[in-house]
Amino acid sequence: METIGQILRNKRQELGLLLRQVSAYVDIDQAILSKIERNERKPTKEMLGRLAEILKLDKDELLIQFISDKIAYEIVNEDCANKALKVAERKIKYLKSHPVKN
Amino acid sequence: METIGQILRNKRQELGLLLRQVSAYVDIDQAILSKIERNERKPTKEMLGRLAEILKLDKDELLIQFISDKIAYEIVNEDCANKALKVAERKIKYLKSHPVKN
DNA sequence: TCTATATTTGACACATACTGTCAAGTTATA
DNA sequence: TATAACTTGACAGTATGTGTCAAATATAGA
Repeated sequence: METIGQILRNKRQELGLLLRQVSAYVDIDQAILSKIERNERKPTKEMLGRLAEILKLDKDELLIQFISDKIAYEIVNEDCANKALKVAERKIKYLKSHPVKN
Repeated sequence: METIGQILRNKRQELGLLLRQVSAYVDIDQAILSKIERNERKPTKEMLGRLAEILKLDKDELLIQFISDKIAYEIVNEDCANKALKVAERKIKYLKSHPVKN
């Protein structure tokens, strides 16, 4: 099971790219990219988009990995994690079918 | 579909309790409780436990509502919310069966 | 209405967490 | 051992969340 950091690092190395090169393309400090690849920092959505581009990864798939990572990390220590996920699923379905008026 | 705030408020009113009374028991400012009930602030786990006690709610069930609320709110705007939930579920299963060494 | 009580709101100071930048440190490779 | 690649930690700035409080508003009863 790969974390988002591992996905990014693996693909970067596969493509033979350096931190320096990728971070320049994404327009971030290479220290940040290094930390992202080791899951020490979280990328923003903008970063994810650019990373997907240069690393030839599917943007949507990467976003899914990102979000699921965040959720998993957030609640993995809860005994009720799985039940909570199920309820969250229902809530999201409900919310999407009952848009909030502003 | 009830939010955690609604659950708390409904039960409090059912029991005929005042914000003042419940907040005293939970040992928080009543302004905070008021905001929690309107989902303007999030309770801590300690608060949840005390709230469950005085409101005669199931502690675990309340925690599930709390966590699922947080997740749902976090990702409801993502197109890939459901897919991300599924992946998160797999990740959690994996993480739970492969404990990290410290 | 007037009054008391219940609730809501917003401002505040404080704490906590996250941001990008940078330089110095470490690791890896030739 | 020299060079390039990567990692680490400190830093200031910013954002976000916290509880406290008093004033504003809403609600209910006489």
